Amino acid sequence: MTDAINTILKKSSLSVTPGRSAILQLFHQSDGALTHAVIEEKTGDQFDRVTIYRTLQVFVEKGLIHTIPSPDNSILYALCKEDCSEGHHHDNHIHFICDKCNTTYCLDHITTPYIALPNGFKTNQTDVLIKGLCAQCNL
Amino acid sequence: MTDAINTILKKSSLSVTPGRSAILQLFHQSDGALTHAVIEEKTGDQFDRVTIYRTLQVFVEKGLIHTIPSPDNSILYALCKEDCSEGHHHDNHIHFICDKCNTTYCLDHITTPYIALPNGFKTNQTDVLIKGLCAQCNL
DNA sequence: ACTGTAATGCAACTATGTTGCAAAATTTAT
DNA sequence: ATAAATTTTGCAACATAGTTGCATTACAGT
Ligand SMILES: [Mn+2]
Ligand SMILES: [Mn+2]
Ligand SMILES: [Zn+2]
Ligand SMILES: [Zn+2]
Repeated sequence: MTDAINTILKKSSLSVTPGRSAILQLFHQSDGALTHAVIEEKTGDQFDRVTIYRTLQVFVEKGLIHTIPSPDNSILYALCKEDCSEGHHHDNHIHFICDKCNTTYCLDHITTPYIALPNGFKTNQTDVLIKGLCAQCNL
Repeated sequence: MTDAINTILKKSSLSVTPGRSAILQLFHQSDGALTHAVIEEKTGDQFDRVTIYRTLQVFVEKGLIHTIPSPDNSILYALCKEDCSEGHHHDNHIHFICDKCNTTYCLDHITTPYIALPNGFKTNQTDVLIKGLCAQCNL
């Protein structure tokens, strides 16, 4: 399993280090999005804050993860499941944040809708963020 | 004009102070959304940072302004043009951020679309954020 | 004008994120 | 396998954003 993770790193021409392996594995193990703080905690504080910041940055640049605009003003990161590559993200799916358990899901199969804008406005990117109750919390 | 502003404050049962008047007037004068930093600058640094934070908080609580989730991780505030009141916001419009001039617009007449979610998921609130070029910058 | 209440300013603190640089680890070449 | 070249890491220092407690000041109702 760690081998698969390291293969991904090498495919993105990133050197394999304990920090990068652990963080990428963490993303593959969790179904929701992660914040810097959660990553720091779940890796048992073995890595420096700065290392985690830089790892997340490089993962975004390489198209391994993408950021999610959140209402509570802390950056969320999630795996790119589509064919994103270096400098080219294609994450046009919507995001869902559960009000109860606070998990953020990438709803990969629901694409962002087309929205007509007033005259003169040009759309580059559409982000949809839905808050509510997830399937687990809505029982 | 300052009278109109103060009337709004009194209607929300807020005491009228120089800071609140100035900040609320600033919102009524600008067509886009404002950040804490911009407010601090545009009021000529006459008010303490903390006062501005607390003023924005109380304006949100009273339904005078609403926050906008932004991708660059700084809270944006904009006037509520609808019938929002204390503890009850009804801002179901979409937001637009210009990539060039960085202005954030409330597109009040464009309501958020209905989006079908997977089984079990329940929508409480939908936020749509579109990035692109505004009418001024798209010439 | 007086008085009770609410808002302000200041200081201190927490949280989040960035940058420079030397030491350590990884990769590549020998 | 060893060594050189390149990257990555950790530390310190810094920057920005936001919060809290408390004494002082301003406001609103009488
Ligand atoms: Mn996503
Ligand atoms: Mn708005
Ligand atoms: Zn949930
Ligand atoms: Zn513009």
